[in-house]
Amino acid sequence: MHTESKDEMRDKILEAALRRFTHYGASKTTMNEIADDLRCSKASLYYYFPDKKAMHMAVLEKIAEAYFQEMEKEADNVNSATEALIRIVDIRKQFISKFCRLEIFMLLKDASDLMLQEKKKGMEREIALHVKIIKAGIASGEFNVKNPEQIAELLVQACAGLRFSVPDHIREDMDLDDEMFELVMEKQKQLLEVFINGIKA
Amino acid sequence: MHTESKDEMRDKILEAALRRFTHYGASKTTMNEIADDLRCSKASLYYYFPDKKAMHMAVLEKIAEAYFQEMEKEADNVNSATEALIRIVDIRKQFISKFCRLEIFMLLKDASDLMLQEKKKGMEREIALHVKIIKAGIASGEFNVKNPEQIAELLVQACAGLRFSVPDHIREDMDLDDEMFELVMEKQKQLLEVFINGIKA
DNA sequence: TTTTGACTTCGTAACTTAAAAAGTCAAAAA
DNA sequence: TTTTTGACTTTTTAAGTTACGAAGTCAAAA
Repeated sequence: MHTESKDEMRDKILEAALRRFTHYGASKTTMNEIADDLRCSKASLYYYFPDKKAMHMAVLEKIAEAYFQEMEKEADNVNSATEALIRIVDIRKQFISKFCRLEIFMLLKDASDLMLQEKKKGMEREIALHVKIIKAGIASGEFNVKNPEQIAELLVQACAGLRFSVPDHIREDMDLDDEMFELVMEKQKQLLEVFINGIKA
Repeated sequence: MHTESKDEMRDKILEAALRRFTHYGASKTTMNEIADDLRCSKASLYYYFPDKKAMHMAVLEKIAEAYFQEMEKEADNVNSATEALIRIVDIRKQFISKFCRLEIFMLLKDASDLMLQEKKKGMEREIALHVKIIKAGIASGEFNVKNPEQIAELLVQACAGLRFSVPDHIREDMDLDDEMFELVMEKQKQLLEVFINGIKA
């Protein structure tokens, strides 16, 4: 396989891996399959990534970057804080439904230290952008909140938690069927509505 | 072992099982250990319960009954709906900290059909009593809510979800350390505060 | 500098098995 | 007749093994 630059090849690999990962999950995807898709050897992959886990992380980071950037675009340009928070839930829904098979939700078993760290960073980034929106809401007189950081964290965690409490059982693979996924997102919206009401000025 | 009645013996067994279960967990407790505690034979236990699972369920039901009755007492006699909801969270905290080792939280693996069904019933009972409180709040003019059923379900599920989203990882055994447990309960209170605000008249 | 085939190492699923725990029952005791 | 029990069988599970597929390495080639 020929590419103009090292970065470009790296990106091609990430794309191929993403395709496989979203279809079959990372653990069911072999390095050989990715290599075959790219018509290159498996050894090549190891020229660009130290190991499979690093590659997996890179895929996740790429997705996460797009996810957060779209959210932050929303947070940076707030007309109505209420509207912004609602948009955030929609963006989240879009992304999760696209990339739920990526094994981001490896919260229980596995969960290397590094991944946990990255997950934490992600949460903090999501909270930070909620803080920004809430502060904008305070500034505009929409909200009345003493501690935006605490409230933002609470909102993010409460929404995330519905992922686990709404289904009546959690499958080993952590997957939700479509119907349950829709229900969870619906609940997130309902919660957000009450929550916004609860912090209104 | 001698007792006055069949029911009394059944209850003695339940007590012994509860002691073992809370200390070591149900799966680490053998029928022989329970029998030895009671100075009776294992076979006797099978005279009162068809199998270990049924016994486990009976223990859980006994605890749950006390749990719900205390909550329902609160729900049946509401002065301030707001206060009642806060009290509910406190009751929940008390019970969970006492009986968290009972393997009630077997949500992922295992999870027999019957247990899932009982869990669902429990959730519904908890929601029902929240509905009662919220309706009382509406009647007294504290709250302004169109669909108390939906709101009650949302509140219960959002609180329950924090159990999973606040810890940065979920251990296989589903246990929380004390510090994390306190944090989760604190978050439940925070959420409740915003939530109550969000449904105020 | 990048790629590769041939290689070694590692992880896991599939068996095996031995011990422990669940569960049964006919007979004894109350 | 109701309750209890020791001796029994069956089932579950933890531990150990193996074999295969996938991860990862490297010297040589492009």
